[in-house]
Amino acid sequence: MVESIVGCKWSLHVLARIRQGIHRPGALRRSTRGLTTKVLNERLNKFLRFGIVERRVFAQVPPRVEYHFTAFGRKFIRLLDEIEKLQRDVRRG
Amino acid sequence: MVESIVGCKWSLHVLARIRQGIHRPGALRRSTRGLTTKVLNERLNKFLRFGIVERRVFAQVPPRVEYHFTAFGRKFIRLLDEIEKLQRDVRRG
DNA sequence: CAGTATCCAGACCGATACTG
DNA sequence: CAGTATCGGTCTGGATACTG
Repeated sequence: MVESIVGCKWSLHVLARIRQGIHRPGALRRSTRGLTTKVLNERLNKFLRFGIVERRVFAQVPPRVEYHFTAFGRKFIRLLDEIEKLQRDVRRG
Repeated sequence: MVESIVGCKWSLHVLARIRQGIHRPGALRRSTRGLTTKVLNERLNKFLRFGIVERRVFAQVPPRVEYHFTAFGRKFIRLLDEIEKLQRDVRRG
């Protein structure tokens, strides 16, 4: 599962954006240079399937959808943070 | 870095084998069905570059090389463990 | 605006042969 | 035994067009 999530170069970017409070697909796409709708949707679907994010649909026109972290998702990215921190410590010596 | 390590389907297998006490390239290759020397060496080099494992060379004929976790490597795989555990908990409900 | 379908270049990875 | 080089098929993901 980790492999499946992190195995795409865009996953971490998208997770970072969601964490920054960007929840809508359109905004996510615009905020990440080079990210296409296809890849974004692939990632979002994967995150959904693994229970990392949940999908909120608003009955509006035009349609409005938001993706938010689940409790699991928050714990998950926190662990990724720890790996990052660990690595920074190592590089410092 | 996480992406680069986990982004290959073999990485986690190789890390698991090393943890099981299999340290020599030949043994690693034989212990993991479908793993070729090329891919194994790519992974080992990446682990080396990121400081996850260290390379120990013995002055012998035939040549003997062993790969062992560094302190960082051990912490790293421990965090991967936690992600795995987290995921198991989620699946249970 | 959200999401899907298609097409295609390029990366990856497995098989194999080879060097030290 | 450890490690590198090469070649070729597969699969990913980027561009684009399209539907609801």
